[in-house]
Amino acid sequence: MKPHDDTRARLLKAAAEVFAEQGFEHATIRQICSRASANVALVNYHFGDKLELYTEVLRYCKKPAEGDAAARPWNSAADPQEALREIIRAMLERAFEGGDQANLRYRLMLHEFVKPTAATKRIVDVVMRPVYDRLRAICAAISGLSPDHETTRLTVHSIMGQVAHYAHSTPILMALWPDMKVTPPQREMVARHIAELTLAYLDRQRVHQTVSR
Amino acid sequence: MKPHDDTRARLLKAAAEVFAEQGFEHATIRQICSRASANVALVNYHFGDKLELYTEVLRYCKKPAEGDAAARPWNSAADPQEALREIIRAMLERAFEGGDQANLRYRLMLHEFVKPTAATKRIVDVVMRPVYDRLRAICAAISGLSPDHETTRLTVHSIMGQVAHYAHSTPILMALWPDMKVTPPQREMVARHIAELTLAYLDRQRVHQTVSR
DNA sequence: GACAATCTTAAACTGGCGTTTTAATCTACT
DNA sequence: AGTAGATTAAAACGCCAGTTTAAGATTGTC
Repeated sequence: MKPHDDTRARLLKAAAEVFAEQGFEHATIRQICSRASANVALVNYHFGDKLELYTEVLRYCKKPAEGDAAARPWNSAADPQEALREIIRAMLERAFEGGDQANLRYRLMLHEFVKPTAATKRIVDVVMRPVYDRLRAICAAISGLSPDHETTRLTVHSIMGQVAHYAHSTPILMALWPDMKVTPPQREMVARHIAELTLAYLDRQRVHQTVSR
Repeated sequence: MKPHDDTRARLLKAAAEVFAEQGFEHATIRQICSRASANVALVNYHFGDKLELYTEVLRYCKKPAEGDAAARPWNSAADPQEALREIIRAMLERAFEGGDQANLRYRLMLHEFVKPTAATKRIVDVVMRPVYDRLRAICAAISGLSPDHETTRLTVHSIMGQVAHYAHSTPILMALWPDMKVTPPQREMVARHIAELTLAYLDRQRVHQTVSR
């Protein structure tokens, strides 16, 4: 095994984890290198600088996206309501479960919501837009409106906003609501809530449409 | 005029603005002092350290809260639907319009959502809980559920999450949706959207309730 | 007007960050 | 085996943050 590739791979893996946990600017090169058991100078040797490491992590995390249920264009034959429930459940799962690369990529996105970096455009194109488009297709199928309709877009942004909020405001959430926990069953409950909230609106949208046309 | 009070007041005002714009950790003491035309050492002389300045800013911004429409306990005689629309509109207004102290306080809260500080508990108690409780009262009045009901709480968290999201994810929002602007009329539209989304759910809640009881 | 307490200032200190340098080590090829 | 090139390691650099220091200016009081 070439030591080059080995170190490079270890750095990428560590960087993906640390970036996902802390976000780009809060993550430190020393922290990444320490987790990769590598010298601080190596990220500059292998990647140039911190930002290039970050974009490389994006490429590194890109591959498993093909099998990514949340990003695959939606099969319009399926039940859209159930699809919406499922994708929201998957989004929340990803936001909390720190496992594989697809989840890490997802959490990079959540950090970008809050503090855009120089690689934001790339993140938007690579990870956010697929989810955004899929959500729009599903919501449009439920409401009967166009995926490009203002209401559809607003609804999708509301979904993403709620997921992001539950993902990184849990400390405040728990302060306001002591019974709130971040256990998997609670996540299920939150996912169901977001889905039903959205569905109530989309259903009403459909009704209004048939009435007014 | 005692120079002490003058400098102290200038520092507090500048600190409130900078903290509201950048958040606690992104704001720098040098930036605050420069805006207050004061020496860097003065914040330590007058307040001890950065965190104590921050908590003092919270106290400083507390007073105008009495006249704060968004935090005043809700008069149950009013139309709850209209009250919901109005409070959401006010929240979004505050998130963007950087004017008086009440708005600044509100924006401190939005930053805390994203990156909790050592003063988070204080922020929660002073600025978030009043809004939270008022929203719960209004939502409960619409749905017929208890303000303590899980569904009510989830709904309120969803509202706050959406407001927070629209407040600090505008760069990404605009990347995904080029027509999106942050003009006041667009804000109105977003506020109306969030309100109607919520109302659709709460109305359905009320229906389900009467059916199942 | 002098003195003590208060306030202000310029400058330095400390520490963490990203980055660079320089030298040592390892690998592959003749 | 020996050498060129690629890789690693240790240390230092420059920057900017929060904080501290020690001297200077200002104020109120007798």
